[in-house]
Amino acid sequence: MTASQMSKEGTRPLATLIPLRRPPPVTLRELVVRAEALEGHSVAQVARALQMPLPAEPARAKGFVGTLLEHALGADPEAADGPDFPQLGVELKSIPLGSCGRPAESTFVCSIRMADAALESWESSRLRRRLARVLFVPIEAARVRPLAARRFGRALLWVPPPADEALLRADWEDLMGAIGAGRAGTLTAREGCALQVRPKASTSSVRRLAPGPDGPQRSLPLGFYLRAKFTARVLAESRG
DNA sequence: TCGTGATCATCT
DNA sequence: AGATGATCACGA
Repeated sequence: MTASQMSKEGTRPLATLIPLRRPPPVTLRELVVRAEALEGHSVAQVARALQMPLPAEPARAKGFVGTLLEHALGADPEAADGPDFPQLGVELKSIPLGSCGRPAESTFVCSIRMADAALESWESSRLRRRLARVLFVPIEAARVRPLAARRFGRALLWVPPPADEALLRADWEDLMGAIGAGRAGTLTAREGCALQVRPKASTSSVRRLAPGPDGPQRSLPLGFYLRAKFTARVLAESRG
């Protein structure tokens, strides 16, 4: 903020207002009740209640719904490496639905720390901890309706059942094993059943240090994503 | 600059 | 349509 803006009252731009944020939920039940209360409400309604300006262009709105949900549900803004709700051990994920009501996109889980690939175990992995408890909040008709008009669906708290954890573990061990062995450059998004590995960077020219076939090299940063087919099954099973 | 929030743009 | 690789915004 400039000195001239500081000198007068009432001249602070709207964009500098701190958006409202709910206090953190104390219990799991409280969090789920809050999330379920969003059902049927539009992005515009929730954004207005939180005094969050809507992004103008769709391409500039990536991540907006996720941030909106964080504020609406009282996620910890300091949660960097940990879950969104540290006290409850819950990760928050918005799920964009297509016109058929099924997930239209993969879901980002976490970036991949290339240097640690050969050292990390499933039990201690960031991915496993992230997915230990997930609150999925569907958003209807993403990419079909304007951002403001999209409505939230019924939230679902998901704890991976043993069968799903086994799937995730098998994928994780395959994919991380390949990366740890220096084969990250040969991985594509086609590998993995429930998980997939995809680029995670500002542009495709970004390079980070990673293990390679002949020692450390610079390579495109990667992240783990849940396949849309996997989250579709998870959501479908919750209805049944 | 990096990690988290994801969705976009394009190809099949 | 669905999946893949690329991209945009923001906070610490």
